[in-house]
This record gives sequence, structure tokens and C-alpha cells, in this order.
Amino acid sequence: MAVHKTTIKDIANKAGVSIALVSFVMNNKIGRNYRVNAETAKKILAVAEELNYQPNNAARSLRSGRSRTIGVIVSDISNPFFADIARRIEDNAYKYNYTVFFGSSDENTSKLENLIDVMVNKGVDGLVVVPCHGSEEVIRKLAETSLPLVLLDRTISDLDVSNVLLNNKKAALLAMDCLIRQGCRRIELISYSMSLSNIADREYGYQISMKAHGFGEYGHIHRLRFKDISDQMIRVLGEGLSREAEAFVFATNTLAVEGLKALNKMNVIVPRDVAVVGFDDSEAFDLYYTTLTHIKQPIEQFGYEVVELIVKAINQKDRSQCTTIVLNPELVEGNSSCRHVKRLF
Amino acid sequence: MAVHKTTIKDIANKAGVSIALVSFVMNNKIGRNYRVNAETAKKILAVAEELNYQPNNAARSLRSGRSRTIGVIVSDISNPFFADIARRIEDNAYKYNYTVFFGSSDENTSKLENLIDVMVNKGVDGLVVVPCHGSEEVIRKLAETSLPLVLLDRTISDLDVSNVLLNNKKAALLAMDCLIRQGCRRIELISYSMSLSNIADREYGYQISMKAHGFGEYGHIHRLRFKDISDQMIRVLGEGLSREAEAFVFATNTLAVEGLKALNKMNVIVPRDVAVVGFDDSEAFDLYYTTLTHIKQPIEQFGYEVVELIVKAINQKDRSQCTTIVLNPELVEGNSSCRHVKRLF
DNA sequence: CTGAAAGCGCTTACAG
DNA sequence: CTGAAAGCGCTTACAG
Repeated sequence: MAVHKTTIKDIANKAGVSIALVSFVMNNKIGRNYRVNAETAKKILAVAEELNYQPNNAARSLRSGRSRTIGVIVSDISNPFFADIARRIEDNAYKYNYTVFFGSSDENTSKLENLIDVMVNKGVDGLVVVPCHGSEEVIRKLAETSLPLVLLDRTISDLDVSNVLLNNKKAALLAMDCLIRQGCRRIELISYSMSLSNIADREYGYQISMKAHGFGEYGHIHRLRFKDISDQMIRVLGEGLSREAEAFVFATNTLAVEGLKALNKMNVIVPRDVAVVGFDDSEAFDLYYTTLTHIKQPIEQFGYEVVELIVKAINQKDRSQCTTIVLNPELVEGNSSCRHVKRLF
Repeated sequence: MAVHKTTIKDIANKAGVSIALVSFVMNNKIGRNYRVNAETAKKILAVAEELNYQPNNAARSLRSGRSRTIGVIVSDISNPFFADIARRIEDNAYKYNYTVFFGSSDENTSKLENLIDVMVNKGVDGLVVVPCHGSEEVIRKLAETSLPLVLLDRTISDLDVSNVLLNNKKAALLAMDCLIRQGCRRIELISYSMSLSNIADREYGYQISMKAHGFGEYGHIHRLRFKDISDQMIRVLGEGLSREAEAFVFATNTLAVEGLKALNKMNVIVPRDVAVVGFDDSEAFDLYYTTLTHIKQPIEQFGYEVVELIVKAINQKDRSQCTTIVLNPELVEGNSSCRHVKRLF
């Protein structure tokens, strides 16, 4: 809340040294390898403190060519899964003294492309992107530039780039094991028609599991279009139920919310009439009449690892070194997957 | 996705003019009042386009002393009310070519103070703040600086500053009228113990209404502490019910979510056993067994007006001109306020 | 161990 | 209508 902004010049004058020295000290280049007399450094720091010095980011970034900002483009920042990751990213970035810009592609490739341009324009030092359906080419082009890049939640096949992903196949297997333990065989998967690596891996896990248990003939994957989900949902769930489905697995939290809404409308009681397992949590489930069995992703770790990778990428000259981190899912058992229990209230 | 960043120098060289002219043209200072030959301007724009020129924000901001960024500090960016406003702010700010930094105070004054410092540090041109409990002094000090400031959602009494607020008294009256129309007299308000202007105005509206209708003796305001709401909620709702309360009004969406959760736990059916009206919407209500009657705030307008005010404040020299905008609430009637109806399913 | 100086890309008063 | 030049605050290679 200062009036006149203190500059290194002010500090240099007051401390009786050159601005170069102030700059050195302010950048912590004091340790063994550096020069600067310990006494001088102490004095400079004292003056800086006294004048409440705050470095001018614009000047710093103009001179160094680094902005100490990173861009993060998710598919929808209002989705609790991404909102939670966003807060974690921000926290971890803050530790490294980075500022984060967020954007939402809304699963739209041209929006994604535009956001990338906006971010590059702002001069971000690195970019974290959740690729959307149809964005392969855009991401490939981006990966060819020298801008550090980390993909989050979903990946692009055959592309040499850093990733932080969930073990989605394992996640699907966990969901399936839980239902199969309860005696379900007629298990159907509600998924998206979009081509996304995480969705594909969840579908793969589902199929593997159905086949391994000899339920292949009961298998059904419903692939919904991203827009206007509710009508499609009522239709596909109706189809499933008429086929005597015993359980539905929803591949994302949005699908689960829409699915439970549809079941409500259809007067289908969970888990009495059908068992349900979802992916991720959402505040929306808090008021549902039964607790939702779901796959829990390690949100904090997603946020943490992404920042570690992008900071590493920014600081290394060699852009060809890519790291892929695969995180472990967890099953949270609620009542929605327990067959033959009563309603909670 | 460029390799070499184009600068005005590149453009000047290629177009055969000075960098000053390029700068002028790039800043749209072409109209009547300005100089620059129309032909020259056209040529410069063409070259800029061809070289895919993107201005260097750091240089621009260093030179102009303006960062074209604004800071927005809400109480909790993960609360859907603020998250929605945030997206609107971002959209409107983008039109003015402003970038927005967000932060959450978590209703904590020292966090708020720290965030203000961080934002000032980043060199924001203006600040939008949702004041939290106990932040009067901090906000007052901030208002004394020359930094443009707009308060959002809540205000500070006797402080000359711009505001965008809801007509909270009217909102409370709307909620009350709806319940009273249904024949409710024993209406209780669930509120916070924090001192916040919006909450205070809602309480005021509630009290006015109870007295005006002669229900003063049935009036009860429950003021909960911000932390560990659920236990308090079960206790106060229990008290209300033992007093034969006919309706509960929840002063915020968080209180409504917690309140409905508590009623579920207590096996109290809405609206059969008690009517309910809430403030704001939330995805959490989507899966509730009945639709929630609630006060709807004009979210889009909040986001819009806030940006208009802060941009106006940034562009005017005279910091003493303050504007307060009071927005109108709307009642959305669901089934939760209808006494004697059956459950939806 | 320390200082003088160049220069990052831009804006803008000034001179013509 | 146009250009030369100063300067925003900082970093860093260079000279001492």
C-alpha cells in the first residue's frame, strides 16, 4: 500500500552502493559462489526492508525475457475436479514465485487454440494444457515450439511431451471389482463420444474386466455427445434398464450428476433398482439421498506434480527430456453400489 | 506459436518507417484527432499482420506504468456464486483488454491483507474486493491509497468507495413474502455470526417483515460461526423444530447446503415437515429430492458492473468520484416453500 | 568485492 | 504528417 514505489536506485542511493550490487543481493546471489561482502549485503537488505522494496515485475520480465507466469488451460474451470486442481496449482506455483493464468477450452479446439495464443501473447514461461477432443494437431504444433509444455489429465498418443495422468485403466478396474463383488454382472458404462485418452482408458478397463469375468455378453458402452446431455441420458439409461442392467458406471462426475438427475426423473431408486459408481466427487452429491461410490483422484498430487514438471521444463535448456507421471486412483465406497440396502431416509 | 518474437522495430524496418509511427498505429491512435497518413497506417498494419506482431506486455507496462491487469479478491473462489461472477468479470475485462488475477480470502482478514499486498506487488491497475469480517481497517487503509478500488457483494459503512451490491433487504422481503403467502408465520432465519453488510441487510429485511406481519414473537435469527457449520446446524435446526418452526430461510447458499444436509440427517422432509427458502443457486441442489425456492442474484450483471466501475476508476484522474450500484434480486419459486405438497419421487 | 554501462521493447513529449 | 531520443526498472557481461 505504498505511495512512491521504491526502486533499486532508491536503495542504492540510501545504502551508498551501485544498483548492480542491489540487484545481485535482491536476487539472493549471495552464497558461496558469489561475491558481495556479507556486511554490504546485510546493509542493502536492511534498506530494502526499510523502504519496503518490491521489485517491478514488468522491468524484470522485460529484461530477463521471463515473465514468471504459467498458463493453465483446462476444459472447464467451473468443474469441481479442475477447480480443485487449479487451486493446488496456484498454491504450488506461488511457492516458486510463479503467477498462474487460467483458461477454459469448453472442450472446443478453436477456443483452445485461441487461449494458447492469448497465453503466449501474455508471455507465459510455460503452458499446462488439458487436451480436448480434436486438439491433436494443435497440441502437436505447440509441442514443436520451444515453449515448455505439460499435458494434464489426458494425453496425445505418440507425442513426446510431459504428462500428469491418472491410471485410468486401473481406476475402471477398481470400479468394476467393487460392483462385481456385490454380485453385479449386467454392468453398463456411460461415457462420452469424444475421443479423449482418459475416457478411452476407462472404457478399456471396463471392457477388460467384463471379458475377464465372462460378462462380455452383458457389456454396453453408451457414448453420449457432449452437448445436451440430459435427454440422451434418459434415453440410454432407459435402454439399459429395459435390458435389466444391474449397475451403471459413469465415466466422469458430470455424467454422474446428469445420470442421477435422470434416474430421479425416472423414479429409479439407487441402489435398490440399480447400483451406481461414479468418477470424482462433486458438491452435487452431498444432498443426494444416498452416498455415491466413486473413484477418487489424487487432486492435490495432480496440482503438485504439474507445477514440478513445468518448472523443471522451464529451467532446463534441453527441451527433449519429457516425464510422464501416472497417479493412482482410489475407490471410495458409499451406499450407491450396495445392492439390496434401504434408502438412507 | 511464433519462434522469433516480432517487435515494433522489425515492423518499422520492413515498412520503412520509424518505431514511433508503428507504436502510434498499433495503439489505434489513427482517428480524426491523430496524425498518421492513412496509407502509411494501412501499410504498417499489413506488415504487423504479416509478421504476426504481438506487443510485449512487459515493455508496455514498464513504460506506461500500467499493467492492464486487475486483481479480484473474493471470499472463496470455489463457491459457485463467486466462481460464476469471476467468469463474468474475466469475460468483461477481456473486452477491455484487461487480465484478471483472482484470490480467495477465505473470510480471513490477514489472508486478505496478504492478497492485497501480492496484487499491489504484481502491479495491478485496480482492485475489486469482497470485504470479509473484521477487514474494515484494512479496506479503509486501502481506500486511502490512490489505487482504484471497487467493493463487491458487501460494503463498509461510512467509507467513500465504489460498490456493486445486491438490494439485500429487498431480497429478504421477497423470500419472506413467498413464505407468508403460503401461510407460514413461524419463520426462522439461519445466518452467520460474522459482521458482513449483506448478511446484516438480509437480517434486517427478515426482522422488518416479521414485525410488519405481526409475527415478531415467532422470530428467531440463528447466527452460526463460520467454521464447523454442520454440528451447529443440526443443533439450531433442532431448536427451531422443537419450537414448531414452519419455515427456515438460509441466508447464503453454503448455509442452505449445510441446512439441507442437516435436515436429511434428522429425517425431516422438505416441505412436508418444514418449508425452506435459500439464497443463490448451487449445483448441489440439482440432486436434492425437491426443487429449492431461492433468491436469485443477477450474477452476469455483478460481473459486468464491477468491471465497468473499476475501468472507469482507472481511467479517471479524480479518485474521489465514487459510484454505488445496487442490483435487484429475484425470487425463483420451487417446491421447497410449498407447504403440504408431496415429495417429487 | 564493486561499479559503469548496455539494452530488453515500448510510449510519448518534442522538434521539425 | 513523421522521426530521433529519452527513459520506464531491471539484469548481467565486462572491466577493474
